[in-house]
Formats: sequence, C-alpha cells, structure tokens
Amino acid sequence: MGRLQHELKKKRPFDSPEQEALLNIMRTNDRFQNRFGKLFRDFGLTNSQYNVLRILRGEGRPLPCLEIAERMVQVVPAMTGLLDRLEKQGLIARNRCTEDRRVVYVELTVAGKKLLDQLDVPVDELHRRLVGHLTPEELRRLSRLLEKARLSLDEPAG
Amino acid sequence: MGRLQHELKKKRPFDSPEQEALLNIMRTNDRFQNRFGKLFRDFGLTNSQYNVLRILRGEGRPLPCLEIAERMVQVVPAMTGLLDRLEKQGLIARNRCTEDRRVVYVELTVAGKKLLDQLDVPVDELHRRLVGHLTPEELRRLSRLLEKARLSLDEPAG
DNA sequence: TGCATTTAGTTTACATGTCAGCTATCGACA
DNA sequence: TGTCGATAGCTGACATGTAAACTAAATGCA
Repeated sequence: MGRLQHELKKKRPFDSPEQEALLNIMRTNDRFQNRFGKLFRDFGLTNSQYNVLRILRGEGRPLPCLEIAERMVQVVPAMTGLLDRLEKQGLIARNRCTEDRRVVYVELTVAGKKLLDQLDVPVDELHRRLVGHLTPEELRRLSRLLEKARLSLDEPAG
Repeated sequence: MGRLQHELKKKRPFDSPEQEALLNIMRTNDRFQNRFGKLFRDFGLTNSQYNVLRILRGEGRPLPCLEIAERMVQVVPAMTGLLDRLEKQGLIARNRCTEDRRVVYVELTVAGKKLLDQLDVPVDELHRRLVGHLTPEELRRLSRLLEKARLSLDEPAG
C-alpha cells in the first residue's frame, strides 16, 4: 500500500496513476502551503500578501493591478481587497496613472521592502527544510515533470 | 529561461532548485484546482464539498466530523460550515452518536451518492485531460518524488 | 463628433480556510 | 461521588478566492 493511500486512509488503491499523481500534487501543496502560512503569519502576512510583495520587489517598479493578478493565477476582484489590506499596513502604495486614468499603479514602500528583506533568510531556510532532502537532480526532475504536466493547460480544449 | 520562469514573467532565474520545485508545485496545483473547480461548479459543488462526499463514499459508513477533517488536511472549524451546506443540499445527513454524545456522525444520503456517481466519468476524463499526456512511468515517478518530498513533514522540527 | 466596444478596477454575494475561544461530554482518578 | 483534564464540535472574526454586475475611462470607427 502506497504512502499517499496510507496518509488518506484510503481502503482501495487509486483508480489510475493519473488520479494518484493529481492527489499527490494537491496533498503536497496543501501541506507545504500550511508551513509557509505559519511562517508568514509570524510576520503579520498571509501567503498571498507575501506573494504580492515578492512580485513587486522582483519587478523593481510599480505595476498595475492586473499585472500582479496575472502572475498570481488570481482573479482580479480578489486583488482589490488584498491590496487594500497591504496598503492599510503601509507595505504598498497605490497611484492612479495620469495618462490612463483607469490604471492604478502599485508600488512597494520602504517598509514593505524592509519586511520582505527580513523574510529572505527564513523563507530560504524553509525551502531547504521542506525539500532540501531531495537531491538537486531529483528537484530538477520534479520541476520538469510538473512543467510537462502543465502543458495540458495550453490546449484550447484543455 | 525555464517554462515556469517565463510563466511568472520572472526576470531573474530562481534562487535555488528548491525554490523552483516549490513554486512549480504551487503553480501546478493552482491551475489544476481551478479546472476541477469549474467542473464541480457545473454540478453545484465546490472542490471541498466533492472531497467530503468522496471520502464518505470511499469509507462506505458514517464518519465523525474529525475523521473527515483529518483526511482533508483541514481544520475543524471549517468542517462545520462545509457540512452545513452539504446538509442543506440534502447530500449528507448528520446523526449524533448515542454512546458518545459529543460525536456527530456524517453519512452520505442517496441523493449524495447519486450525484457523486454522476461525477465519476467527468472526473476521470478531467484526470486524463490534465495529466494523461504523461506516461504511466512518468506519473509514477512524479508521485514518488512528491511522496519523498512530503517525508520532511514527519520530522519533529519539520 | 458620437456611439459601441473594450479595458481596468471596484462592489457585492457567497464558500473556504485560519485562529482563538466556547460548550458539552466523556473518562480518570481522588 | 465529584472534580479535573481531554475530546468533539461550534461560534465569531478575519483573509482569501470565485462569479456576476457595475463604473469609469479609453479606443475604434462610422
């Protein structure tokens, strides 16, 4: 009996290798997200909030809401509230674009950058704690398999 | 430049193979969850609701709330509302245990079983559409790598 | 110019998750 | 018997996600 089957107390084996792989992806993600959530909570952030800050720092310049939403696989409406809370915490600032007044630019504040920088070491440590026991070769294989899995999303019918 | 890096419009390469693998897991999970969400929505269900029904059918007997929560990696408080909505839809029934009056048994109703059975074929089709382009060997390798990744969760410090 | 279409964001309604704290009940043990 | 600690579940507060409908602004094109 496989490890996942045991974890889920499943009585019967999986219907297919496809089902087993998908359940493994979801299970692994849930558990790992949980760990990151606990780390970020200590710094007053949620996973999504950290994600927004990280995107802004990576870009190094203000970004429109939609650009941020795209990189997070998230629907736009959710961004509004997310940004509201980050703004209230003083971690980001919003400025309406003068050329196209529909656009709202979001930028990292000094406080936001500072908080993010504080998180770099703990985040990296957590990365290693969670998957550092896999060899670099295994990590690369895992990444390649997941990227191949996502190819199905590009298909029109997909 | 890797596929994930391109998807995320990331300018710089990943800090580590650990980070890349973790982001790949999260990204893949998000996109796939989305697809399942759309399928279940057509049947008036959410991912979590389907998960509960599936667990109950797999077990074939009533289960206490906590047992269900455990298998879903979910915290108890969330279960209450989830079960409320499933009960309101007539898909499950709750009975308080007579021996231990703290325990509430949850069981699948006939309507719940029927709805679930209707979903079997579409769900299996979606499984194949999402990851059916990987060979059985690749799917097994992916599952084994994810299971190995989760081993870190068992460690006391983990 | 003038209107239809598109685009960027927001609002609203609802289902999830997370935590902290509460109630009811059970079991053990003095 | 009576009380204390553990267990099962619920409530309330808050942050996320999803969809649908809406506002405001820009664009295309007659």
